[in-house]
Amino acid sequence: MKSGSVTLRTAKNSKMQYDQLTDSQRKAVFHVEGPLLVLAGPGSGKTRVITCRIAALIDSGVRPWNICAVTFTNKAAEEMRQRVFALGAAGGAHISTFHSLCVRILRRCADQAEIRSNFSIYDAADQSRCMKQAVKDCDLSTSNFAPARMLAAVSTLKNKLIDAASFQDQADDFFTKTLAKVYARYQRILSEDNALDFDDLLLQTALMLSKYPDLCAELGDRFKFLLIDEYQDTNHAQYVIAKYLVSAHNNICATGDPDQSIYRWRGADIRNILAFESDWPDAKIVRLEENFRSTPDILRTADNLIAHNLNRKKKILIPTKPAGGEVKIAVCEDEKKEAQELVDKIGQLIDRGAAPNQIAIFYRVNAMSRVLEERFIRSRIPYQIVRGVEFYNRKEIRDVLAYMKILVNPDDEIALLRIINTPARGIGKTTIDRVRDYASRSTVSVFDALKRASRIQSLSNAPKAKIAVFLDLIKGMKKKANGKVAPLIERIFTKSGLHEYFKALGPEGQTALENIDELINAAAQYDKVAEEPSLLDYLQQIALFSDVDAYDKASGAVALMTLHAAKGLEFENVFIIGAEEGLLPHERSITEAIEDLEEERRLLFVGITRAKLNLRISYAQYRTFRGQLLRTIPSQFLFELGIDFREQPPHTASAAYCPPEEDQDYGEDEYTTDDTVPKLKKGRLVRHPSFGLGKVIDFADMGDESTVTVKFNTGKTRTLMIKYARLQLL
DNA sequence: CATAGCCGCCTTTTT
DNA sequence: GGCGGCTATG
Repeated sequence: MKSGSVTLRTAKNSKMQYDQLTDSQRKAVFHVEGPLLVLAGPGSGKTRVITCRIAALIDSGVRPWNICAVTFTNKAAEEMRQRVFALGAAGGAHISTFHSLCVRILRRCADQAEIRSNFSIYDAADQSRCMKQAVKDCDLSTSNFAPARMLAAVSTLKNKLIDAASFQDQADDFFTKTLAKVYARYQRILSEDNALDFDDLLLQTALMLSKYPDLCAELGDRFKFLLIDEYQDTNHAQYVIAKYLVSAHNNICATGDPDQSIYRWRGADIRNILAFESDWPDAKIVRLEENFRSTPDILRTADNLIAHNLNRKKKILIPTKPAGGEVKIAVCEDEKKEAQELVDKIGQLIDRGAAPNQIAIFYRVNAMSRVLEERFIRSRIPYQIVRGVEFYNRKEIRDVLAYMKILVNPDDEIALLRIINTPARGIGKTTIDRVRDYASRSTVSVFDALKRASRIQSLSNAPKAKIAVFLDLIKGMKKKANGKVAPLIERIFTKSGLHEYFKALGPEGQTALENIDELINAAAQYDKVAEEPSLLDYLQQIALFSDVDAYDKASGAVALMTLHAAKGLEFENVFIIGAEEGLLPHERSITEAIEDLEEERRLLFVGITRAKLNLRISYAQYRTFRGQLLRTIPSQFLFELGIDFREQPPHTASAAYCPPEEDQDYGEDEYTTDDTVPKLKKGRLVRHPSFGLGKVIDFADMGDESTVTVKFNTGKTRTLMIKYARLQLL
């Protein structure tokens, strides 16, 4: 293969794509040998460059099998897969998130190392339980050593590839020495549970690659080309992994934009991208500075803002779009008015023909979505909240998943303790404490201790019998735990008694039942798509799935999300709310380190540059914070945009403060109640609290038992009992 | 052993 | 304002 030239052999549509590339994009796509850095501003067609590059590599004869592309979110990976496929390039290239790649690597080489391949992946909630335990085990108070703080510290260390032992060696003052102890204890708990946390996935992978040169060579042979998207957000561990992966051939292609680095707080090291040239001395750098997304006004605003960052390489954004649209700063009285104005504005936009999925609202913290949602519910506007913790954090989902985890990894103590008495089966706290006590004294896992329950003297006969029943239950589930996942979930749900339990709750349990259905549906999808569906693989994938991945452009709804989640997306109309000191920049970022403030500025920069045509940034003069109404101060960033927003009415700083009027009474919610089951005609528009907007396609009149079939905007169709469904008529 | 109710605390952001 | 943990009660 010659550098700089690629023979196009296949795929007419990919040829067409190539023809549309600009000169600099072309350079990035067709540079073949050696390290390549694509420094790209927002809206420069970066994703397109990567996908075209993958296609070009394949066109030039590289086997897809030998290509590995890592992205930031599963959603981005999925999108890239589809795009590459659409270009006519055959599947087979490995496209995933960094973390997924690490799971694959760890699972494959686990047996030769300290890790067993059936490890659990502990999420944030699991982690904090472990950390609490660790702090307690070290005889420390959880108020002086807040688990959250300890976790953050440990995470930082792991991202720098400092393990517990080496940190212990270098700890010198009281705090670091204590932290070292807690870190070691925390790690011990994880390893006893045969579990890894998110950071471990990276740390362990890096460790393996350094320990086993053979593994390194094997992977270098498999992945002859490595592409990393959003390189500015990689942390040290990821950098080291990348270095190992390409050590044999140096075929690394990284793309990124230092101005869009917004993950410093979780270890992202901007030096990675700044030092690319010195890390790979023969690196070729391609800059993409043309912006195909936004109007000149929007770009100027973004430019003005980001120019205030001192730690930065200057870069220009060259607009290619004609002038148009509007950039505005709006003042509102309080967060409720802000939300109402927003909903009104969006309603007008839609009336004038704007597509709802071309409208997005960004905010700094997830909590801010609440007020918005209240207003959206009362409007006729379809919306979707892309939130940090939704589906997989629900109780019922976590319960079912915990059963599944136990089947795969019985040592997973968090999962075990979650389900041992869920639903209630008479194994109470005292019993559990006694078993745990036995387990730690005889250094076996809690699950093994349960198996030996008959030998535990502190237990009387009744609990022993109940434990035996529980063990039988798990044993029974294990029998058919191979192959497809969806049927397994169904079986577990019934056998565990959870189904019965939620059914007995009546209307209360209805949503839980629906959520489980949803889980089964999703698992069925997995069964279809996965090469080799297995419970282990499913669980490990699920653990890495986040809700940003759930954002669905095609749903035709207005998108509500955090500024972080907005990365990589674009919309005709963007609304950014809560531009206030303490919120944006967030109070936690106002530290001695100027880097923290600059990251907040970049965050707003990312938000602004998502807009293609119209941008409206708003702030409220009063905002409710932890239940209290507080006066706010406009964000310092607002003064950096080059817009004279002070002149806009009706802001009068001297006006005496009158508390905003109480919430207008919108009347009782129009939810149907048990005694008034309405007759729903076909074609009627309804809204469901969790499924959103939909149209009635069928109605079965059975009086109190009437059901209705609704086709929702999400594309799903469901049949619901009217008396439970809490449908709102529109 | 299960449940209800109360108290106290709060790192936003995510893989 | 909300969740988790603790306590009192049945």
